[in-house]
Amino acid sequence: MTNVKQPKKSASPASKAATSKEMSIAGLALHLGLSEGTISRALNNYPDIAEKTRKRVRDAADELGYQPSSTARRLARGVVETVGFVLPSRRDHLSDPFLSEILDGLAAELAVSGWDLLLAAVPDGQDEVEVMDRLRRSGKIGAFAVTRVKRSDPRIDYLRTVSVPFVVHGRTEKNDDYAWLDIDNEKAFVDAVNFLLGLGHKNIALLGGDMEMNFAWARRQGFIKAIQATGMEPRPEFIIDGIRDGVAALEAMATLLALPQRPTAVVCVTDAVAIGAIHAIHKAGLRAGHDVSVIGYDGLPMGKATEPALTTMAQASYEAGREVAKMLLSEVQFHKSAPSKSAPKDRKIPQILWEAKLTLRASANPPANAPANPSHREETKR
Amino acid sequence: MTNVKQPKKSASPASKAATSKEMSIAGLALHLGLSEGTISRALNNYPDIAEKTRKRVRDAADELGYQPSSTARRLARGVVETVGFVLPSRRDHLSDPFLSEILDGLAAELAVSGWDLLLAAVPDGQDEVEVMDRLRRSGKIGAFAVTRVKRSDPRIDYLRTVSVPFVVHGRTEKNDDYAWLDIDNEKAFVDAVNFLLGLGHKNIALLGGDMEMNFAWARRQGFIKAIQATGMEPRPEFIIDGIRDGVAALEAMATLLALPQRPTAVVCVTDAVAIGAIHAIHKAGLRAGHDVSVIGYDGLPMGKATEPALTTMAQASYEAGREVAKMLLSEVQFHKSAPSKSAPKDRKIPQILWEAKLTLRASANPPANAPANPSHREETKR
DNA sequence: ATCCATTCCGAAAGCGCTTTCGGAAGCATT
DNA sequence: AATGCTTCCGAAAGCGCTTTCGGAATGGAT
Repeated sequence: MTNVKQPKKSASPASKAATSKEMSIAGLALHLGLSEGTISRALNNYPDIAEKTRKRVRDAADELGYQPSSTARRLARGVVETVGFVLPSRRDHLSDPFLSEILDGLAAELAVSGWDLLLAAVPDGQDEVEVMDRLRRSGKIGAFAVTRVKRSDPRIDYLRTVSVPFVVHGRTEKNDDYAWLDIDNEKAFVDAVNFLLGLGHKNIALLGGDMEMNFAWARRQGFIKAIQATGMEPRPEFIIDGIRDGVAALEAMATLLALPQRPTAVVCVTDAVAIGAIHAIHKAGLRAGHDVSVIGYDGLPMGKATEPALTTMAQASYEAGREVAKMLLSEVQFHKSAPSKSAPKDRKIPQILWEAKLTLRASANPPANAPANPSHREETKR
Repeated sequence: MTNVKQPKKSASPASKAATSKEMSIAGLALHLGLSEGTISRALNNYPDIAEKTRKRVRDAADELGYQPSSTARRLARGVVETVGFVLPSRRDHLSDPFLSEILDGLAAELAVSGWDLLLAAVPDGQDEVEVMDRLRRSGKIGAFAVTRVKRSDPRIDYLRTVSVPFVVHGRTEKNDDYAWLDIDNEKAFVDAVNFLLGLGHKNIALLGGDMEMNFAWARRQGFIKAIQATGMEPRPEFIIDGIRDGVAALEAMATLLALPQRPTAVVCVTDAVAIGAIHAIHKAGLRAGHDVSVIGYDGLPMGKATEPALTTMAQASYEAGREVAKMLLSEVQFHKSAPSKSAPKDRKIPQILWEAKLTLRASANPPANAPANPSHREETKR
C-alpha cells in the first residue's frame, strides 16, 4: 500500500467548501500514484527525480491547475515570496506621486518572479518600526523595501539589527552599510543651479522640502554648494524650507515674490512644489518661465501638462522601483545561503547611485531684462 | 511528563539563526508549563480557559514578545488576514491620485484590525484575472478589494464564481449582486451641470474619460441628463471622451477653445483632467474661471493649489477606502459562518451609495458677459 | 460519604508542503 | 554470480498553530 493520504474530507470547519475542491499536493500524488515528497521534489527541480517522472508531474500539475499553497510552503520552508512595505505614517503620503511610481515599479518587477508586495499602514498609536516588527514576526513577509528615508532613520536602525533582507531606496546620512539604490540628489541640484547660472540667472531661490528627509537635505546641500562655487553665498531669504506640497508652495512662492528684490529663478524640491510655484507666479500676475524661471524635481508626467511645461530634474522612479525589486530578490538569495551573521565578510553590499536628468521644457529660460522688482504688489498677501 | 515539545533546534536549513530565537507557541508553553493547545485557546478567548490562566498566558506572551505566526495560523485555520488588490495592468495607473487615496484608506483601516494589503501587479502576458487566481490559490489572501471597475468587468465575473469574500469600490453596469461602495457619479454630474446652469452658463462642455470605465460612463450620463432636463440637447462638439490624464486634457481643451463658438464652462471627468484644462486655457491666453469656468471631480488637495483654485465635486476617497475595508472585514466574517453557497438567501448584500459634494472654489463663475450674481464662494466643509 | 455537573486543561490530529534519509531496483564491474 | 555503484523514489519528521475530544479535578448536592 502506498502512503498517499486521501485529501481530507472537510471535517474541520477550517476546510470548507471553498477550499475542498482545490487541488492539493495530496490530490496530485493520489492522481499520479506517487508520493507527496516526489511531487514536491519534481516540481522544485531536485536532481534526484527522473526526467520523465518530472515531466509527468509537471503536466499533471498544470492540467489539474495545481498551485502550491504559499502558506504551507512558507511554513515548511521558512521564506515567503512577499516583500513588505510600510507606508509612511503621515496620512496623505501615498498620494505622493513619487511613492506611487516606486511602488508600481516594485510590484511590477516582483510580479515577474511571482513575488508580491505587502503594504502595511501604521495605525494610530504605533510607529513604523512596531509595524515592521509585527510584519516580520508574523511571517507574512520575506524582505523589506523602504523609501523616503530620513537623514537618521529608525527603520533602518531596526532593520540592521534583525536579520531580514531589505533594500532601501535612498539612504541615511551615515551608516550606509546596507543595500541601497539612490539618486544623487546633491548633484542633481548642483546641475539644476548650474543650468540656471548658465542661463544668466543671479538671483536663484530654493523651495526646499522637509529637512528631516535625506533627499531634501541633499538637494539643499547641492543648491548651496553650486551657489558657493560661484564665489557667492546663498541669500538666506531666498531659501525656504519645509515645503511638502503644492499648497505650501503657493504660499512660500508668494513670499518670495513679495521680496524687495525677488528671485528670477526658483528651484523646487519636487515637481508638486514646482507646480504650486507656477500657480503662485500666475496668481501674482507674472509669467512663469519669463519673469521667474522654475525648475522642479521628479519628472512627473504631470509636468508636461502645465503651462508653461515644467523643466525638471527627472529621476526614473518607476525604474528605480524595479531595480530595487531586483536587488531585493538577490538579497533574499544571499540571505538564504548565508545564515545571519555567519559570512559578513567577502561581499560587497550592493549600492547603486543613479543620476537625475535635466529635462528641458518651457519653465526655465534666461532672465527677463529687468531683474528688479516692479514696485510693490500687495495682492500676494491674503 | 508533560507533552511540551522543545523548541526545535535548527536542524533543518529552514530554521536558521534568524528564526531560531523567535518565541514560538512551543517556547511559551514550555515557559509556562502549559500545553500548546491551552496557550492557543487562552489567547483566542476560548471560554473554557480559566480567567487567571488566560491572564497569565497573556502577560507572558507580551512580555516575551510572542507573535503568532500568521502563516501557521492560516494553515491551521484556513484564513489569512490579508486582502489582495491587483493593480490595474496599465502602467502609470498607480500614480492616479484617486487610487492612491483609496489604497491609503484601505491599508489604514485594515491595519487597525491587524490586516494587511497585498498589492499585486500584472506581469506582461497575464491578465488581471489570472493574477487574482494565482493569489487566491496561493493562499496569500483572504479577500479581495477591487476598484476602477469597468462597465462590464471580467474581474467581477471571476470573483462571483469563486468563493472568496470581496467588495468593490464602484460597480459594474449590471449584475450588481455583490458588496460594493460607490459614489453616485451620475448625480454628481447632474449637480455639477445644474450648478453651472444656475450660474447662467448655456454652453457647457464635457471632458469625459474612458468610456469603458463605469464611473466615467455614469458621469457622462449625468452630464447629458442634466442638459436634456433643460429641454436642450447636448452639442456633440462639446463632448470629448477618452481623456485619461492632464496631457490629453491639454489637447482636448485646446480643441474646445478653437471651436467657432467656444464653451463658457467645462466639466471634467477628474481633477487631473480639469487641471490640464486650466493650463490649456492659460495657454490660449484666456482666464480660467472667467472666460471659461472649470469644474473637476475628485476633490484632490492639489486642486487648492491651482490658479484659480479648482471648483470640484469632491468624493471622500480616503474615507471610501476605509469603509471598503470595514465592509471587507464583515464580508469575511460572513463567509466564515456561511460556507460557500449554503445560505445565500436571507441576507441583504451590503451596498452603499455615497454622494460627491460640490466644493466651491474660484474656477467656476458666471459666464463673463452674463449678469447673474455670483453665489457664495466659500468651500463646503465636510 | 457518594454521585453528578461543571470547569479547565492535555492529547493528538490535522493544515499542505519541504527535505533528509535510507533503501529498493537497476546496472555495470570483477 | 557476487559485489559495488547509481539512480530514483517512499517514508517520515517536521514547520507553528488550531480545534475537537475526552478526562481529571473540583465543587455542590444528596
